[in-house]
Amino acid sequence: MLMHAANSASRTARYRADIRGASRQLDNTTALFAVGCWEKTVAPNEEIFGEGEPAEHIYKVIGGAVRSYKSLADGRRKIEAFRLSGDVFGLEAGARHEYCAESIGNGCMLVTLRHTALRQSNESDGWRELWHTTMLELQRVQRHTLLLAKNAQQRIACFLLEMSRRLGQPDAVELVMPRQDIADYLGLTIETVSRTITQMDAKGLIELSTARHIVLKDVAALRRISG
Amino acid sequence: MLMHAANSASRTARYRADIRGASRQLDNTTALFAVGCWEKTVAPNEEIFGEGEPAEHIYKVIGGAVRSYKSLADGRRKIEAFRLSGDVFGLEAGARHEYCAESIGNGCMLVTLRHTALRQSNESDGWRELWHTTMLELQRVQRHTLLLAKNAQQRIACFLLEMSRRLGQPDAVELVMPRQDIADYLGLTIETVSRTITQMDAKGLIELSTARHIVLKDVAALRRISG
DNA sequence: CGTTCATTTGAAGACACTCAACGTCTGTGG
DNA sequence: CCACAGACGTTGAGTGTCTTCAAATGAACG
Repeated sequence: MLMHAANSASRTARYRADIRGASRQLDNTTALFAVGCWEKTVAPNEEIFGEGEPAEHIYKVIGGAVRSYKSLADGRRKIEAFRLSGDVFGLEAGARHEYCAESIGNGCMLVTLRHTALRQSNESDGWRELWHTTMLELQRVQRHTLLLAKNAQQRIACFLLEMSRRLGQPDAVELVMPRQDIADYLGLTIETVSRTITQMDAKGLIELSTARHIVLKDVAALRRISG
Repeated sequence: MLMHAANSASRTARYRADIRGASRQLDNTTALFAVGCWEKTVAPNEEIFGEGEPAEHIYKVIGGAVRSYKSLADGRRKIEAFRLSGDVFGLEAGARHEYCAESIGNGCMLVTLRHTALRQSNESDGWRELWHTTMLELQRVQRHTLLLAKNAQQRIACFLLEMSRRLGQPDAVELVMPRQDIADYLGLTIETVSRTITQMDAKGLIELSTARHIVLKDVAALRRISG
């Protein structure tokens, strides 16, 4: 079907990313990124790594957002996760990335750490933290699987509440991603996403000041709907 | 809607399981279950642990099968996984089980290990193995999420191929679970599961010698369909 | 302004669901 | 031996939600 412009564009732009500092000490909550990190600014819709590429680094988002997705056989795209500020991604069981990662809008900034830095570690604390990070990721994917058992309205409500929570805005959401990304994340079509959001606006649950800026006017009702 | 008979039955039968041996050395591929294990026989449709219960043990299936599920707000049930011989389950990020676990048919046997045995460990190898186990589980859930993006026929095809592979039978499947379990696992209704299987039989892709014993007559076509 | 991309809206159709009935198998008890 | 109950599975008809295809509108930018 339709190829995503962002995808093909990023192929040509890969790894033009500007590496700004080496071994720079950063203020991180996790010990994982305490030392030996690189900071990196990524252009909009640039591929960070591709599906099937060797998994050599893990990343932490410190600005902007990243989408992690897989291209399906029928040409559709399944977005597995949106990575926002503070999120860590890129860790794999095998030697290669199962999913592709791309920056979304402007101002995407990452901290990069080589995988080998982890594997060489002999400390049980490091592995334990790694395990816990992975368990939380597992929980997230499980919750996302539950979301896919719901109907369109419930999925959108869940999505808005999730974004509101993760962005730290109690009753507003500044969406960094286009409707197509939301659709591919929620397993819906772009038309259904648009229609459902419009309906929620009509019902007074939300208000669209712009297409990307949504005010949550009735969080309690959204929670009720979200199932 | 309709409550699952298995569910209510198991509530009364909880932990009547017969504990057959303490600290018994078992032939396991993973170091996790090397020492300090208990072997346990579980009656059909018996609850092994419930949603929200304290997560005190991890389990390894050594016979029969287990379903791991969550009851949804609207009364439906989402089966997260079928655990077959060799599978490990029950590990949690938090202190409580996110999903419930129940034996499926006759002959369900488990090996039980206390969580504390893991947490006390100071060896990085143990944590590393735990991490790897969790990463593989994450991969499985991610694949299951992709499955939910497909249509009914593709889901059934995937399911049959998955079971064939996991049961080690190249071109036949002995289903241990009822249609309702398959439906709740694939996010379909029992009617759709039944109809789709019937259609596949009519097309010559499979053959139903009994409802539970399915011969895969055209694995290549099933793979093609499965997307 | 004209171009391009993102979003919205409309109309028609497909796929899976709902509701309902029927069939099959197994064990139980008269 | 047969009748019955109960769990499981199949089949049919009608409906609804979401998709598909198509076009219009809106926003951003030279």
